[in-house]
Amino acid sequence: MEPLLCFPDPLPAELALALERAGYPWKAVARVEHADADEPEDGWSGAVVCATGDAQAAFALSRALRAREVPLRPVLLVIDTAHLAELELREDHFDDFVVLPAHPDEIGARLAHLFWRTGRGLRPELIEHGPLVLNLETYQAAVAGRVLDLTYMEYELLRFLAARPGKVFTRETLLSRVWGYEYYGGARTVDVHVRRLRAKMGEEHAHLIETVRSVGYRFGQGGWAP
Amino acid sequence: MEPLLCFPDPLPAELALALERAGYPWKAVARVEHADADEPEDGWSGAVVCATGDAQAAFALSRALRAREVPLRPVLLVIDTAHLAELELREDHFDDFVVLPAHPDEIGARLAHLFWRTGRGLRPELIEHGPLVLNLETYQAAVAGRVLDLTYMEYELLRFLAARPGKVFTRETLLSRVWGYEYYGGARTVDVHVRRLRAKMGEEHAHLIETVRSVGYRFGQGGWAP
DNA sequence: CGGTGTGTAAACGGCGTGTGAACCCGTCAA
DNA sequence: TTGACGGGTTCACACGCCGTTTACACACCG
Repeated sequence: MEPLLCFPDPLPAELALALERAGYPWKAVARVEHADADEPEDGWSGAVVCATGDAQAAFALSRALRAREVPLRPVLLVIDTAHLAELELREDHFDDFVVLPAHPDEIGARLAHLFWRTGRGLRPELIEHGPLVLNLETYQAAVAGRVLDLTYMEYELLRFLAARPGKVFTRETLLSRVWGYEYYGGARTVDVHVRRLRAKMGEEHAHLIETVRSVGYRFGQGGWAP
Repeated sequence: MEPLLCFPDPLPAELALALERAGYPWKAVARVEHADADEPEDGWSGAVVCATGDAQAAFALSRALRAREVPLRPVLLVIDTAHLAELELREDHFDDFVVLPAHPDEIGARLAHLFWRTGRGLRPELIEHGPLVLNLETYQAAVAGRVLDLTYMEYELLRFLAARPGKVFTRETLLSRVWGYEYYGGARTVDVHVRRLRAKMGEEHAHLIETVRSVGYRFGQGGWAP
């Protein structure tokens, strides 16, 4: 079995112990960039990302793993209770999570369940809303059957919005969750990317992304969600 | 939202608290057979099966739920560390599990992640009073099922009033709390916005915002049962 | 060096918003 | 009964915010 990608290096003893005990091979990386550099020839079998230390880096890593051409699965996020709220709006960056402190066997059980699930291919790889279809595997988007030639950031933005149809997001939220850094000057950046997306979707589907004046943007005219 | 099927009855206090806190409606059943008998017309939205008591019955229930013609999803299994090993070979009977004791928010986070995975999204945050429904996520308002096209300030004002039904607010208070600045000239501003709101709600629902002469405005009538 | 992807600056335009004034209506005193 | 008065409602209009749009600068990669 290929090793699990683990972060950070050194791995907290509690985690290392649990992995040994469950019998999973693993390899810890100290920095986000090493996830690619240290990757074995046959790839990682999955990832265990621990956010109890540098949460910022951990979230960045899990996001990067899912932004790959073929997203890495499964990703198990390790957090403490203080970070429970951070999970919101990051649902697509991990497949399961575990809250420390935890019984070593719990981590083993979660990994077992994850591998069982991914083996069955239970994961939905499509996001479909109205005429829009996003293929999470191939990184492609299509509207009314026509494939869109989206750039990286355009795809990321569209995927984020379409994964939560109806919900309104401020530019600040989009900047921090899609771009991944804190608000840092240009809120106009979001506007321009929305405009480019609308242009590529075509006149007749531009309304799929709606403007909520003085607030932000949302995907889909929220046909009333009760 | 349809209630979650919960087992057993009564539910452990720790679980009941977590469900309330996360805002999920739920209904506990005492025996396995009741899962069918007590099922609401629109079905269960999922299940939370607790195995800390009668583990035998709990596992039987989760298996029965998945053996249905249309298997019930998601199923969240609640266990203690003693039952971790029992999960093996039961992988297909549940979608996720939680080990007690756990932080109440962990249970909420797991449910949120499960509902996101199964494509139903989170339950929207709603303010509901009589015929009026405010969706805080989509920035939408509806009266008697009809969606209102409100502007930003109209929505903010209505949300402020509807969040505290029955309570009367002076124009000065509204200006400072909704608009955010100190009283600074125009109290007429509030009147005009109230009028626009009443107009958009329609003749038959205009009374939802009441005028309290010489004082201010309030949402809903004072004679309301809290 | 050309091409593409991405972020920033600036001009434009629509409409949300605040304001003043006219209108309406209940209350109260003469 | 009537006129004055206080306060709420309604209307119309102009200002300015905010999103759109266009153009450009820069980084990255072949």
